[in-house]
Amino acid sequence: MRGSADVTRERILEHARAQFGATGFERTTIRSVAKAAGIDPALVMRHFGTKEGLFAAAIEISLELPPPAALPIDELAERLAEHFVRLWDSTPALQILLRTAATHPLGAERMRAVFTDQVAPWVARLPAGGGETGDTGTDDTGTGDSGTDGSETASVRAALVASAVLGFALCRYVIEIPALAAMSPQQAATHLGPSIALHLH
Amino acid sequence: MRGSADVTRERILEHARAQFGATGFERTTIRSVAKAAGIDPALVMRHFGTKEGLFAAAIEISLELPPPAALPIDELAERLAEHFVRLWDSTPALQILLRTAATHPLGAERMRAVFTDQVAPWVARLPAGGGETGDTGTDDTGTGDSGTDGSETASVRAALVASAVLGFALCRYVIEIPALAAMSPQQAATHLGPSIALHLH
DNA sequence: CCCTGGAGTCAACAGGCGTTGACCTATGCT
DNA sequence: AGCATAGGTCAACGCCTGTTGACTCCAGGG
Repeated sequence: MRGSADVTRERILEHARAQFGATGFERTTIRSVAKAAGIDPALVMRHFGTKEGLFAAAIEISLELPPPAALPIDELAERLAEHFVRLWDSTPALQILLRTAATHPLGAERMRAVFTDQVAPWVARLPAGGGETGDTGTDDTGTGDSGTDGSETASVRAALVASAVLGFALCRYVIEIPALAAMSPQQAATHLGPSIALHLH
Repeated sequence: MRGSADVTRERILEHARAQFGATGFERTTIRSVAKAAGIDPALVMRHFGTKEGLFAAAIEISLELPPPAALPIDELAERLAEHFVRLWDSTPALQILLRTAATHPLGAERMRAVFTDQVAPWVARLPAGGGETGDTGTDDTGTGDSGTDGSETASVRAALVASAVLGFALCRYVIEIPALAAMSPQQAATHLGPSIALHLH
């Protein structure tokens, strides 16, 4: 029984992810997670210190974005859509993140982090469609230039891609609008693809 | 002091909306709303019966969609985008709805209701871009036909429009991705427009 | 064989929550 | 003037929460 701590820790995390994802931060209680894992609530505290610690551990996540291949943009977008749908169907942590980003400051912050660390750089590495000057740095505020369409700052394009993906996920997995929730993964990807492509152009 | 109940009721609702919108359902307490309104918690119960009653009253909402004018679709989408941005900037109830749709069953249900009662019929009334047969009835499940692009069921197109709008709102108002949150209303509408147009075509 | 220390339990705490029912107060009708 | 009543307060209830510290148990090294 000496090295069993890690096993228990992992089992706690597993149930915590399930509950955070299903009901959000507030409605998930240390006690309910402990009961689901078949242990004492105090043990959860021993492992993660605090409820927020457990939460933080539960939403460690990687989007595993494929390296931006040299494909036509439409095809690239379709691949990306397939990737996201597959990931979303198989990764509870993503639903946790989406649910808690809406209500808990920590969730929103983590979601921003995933965006700035993973999505934004990926889009920035892409050849700009319009004819952008390529400034992708720590430029946060909208830089005055409000082109009617087409060429945009990389960070803006990245944010729009994120909004397309998150909006789709929100409607399909969280709000569960019937028309979207009932789709097969392939259908879903087919419908999400063009939305992504629009903002990569 | 005889007819002051309505005034008080309205003040309660005002503060309730602010708090639900800022922190979601769980973190908003009857006590904190009462304190903000300068009254006793018990009075809130007298007016709304229960916390869920207060919540339900706080998210009565109308999108006030303009009648679908006979405009080119791109222009129509742009108008719609402006309308949504303006509405979102001025209506706390919308933020409440978005925040709570992610965590509370009642919120999700209400969001679905707003969608089916207001967005879906509006889109259905539009002339289909592709060459649709015009079945706009209570057809919920994806009806097998998975065209690669273009012509789609009205309910699917409506759902995609909703996902575009909600995704944008989520990133701009809730997660507050800097590139989107910093935009002026006009800029925001300019960027949201094409996403809507894509799904109306 | 004892004894150290990690793994886990137990009971309790302090505080916040939604909700309730008894109570007060002042207004407007008769 | 007197009373019914709407509008509002007060103190308390039972419950659930995150968190804590003392306690038990047992594997393994000396």
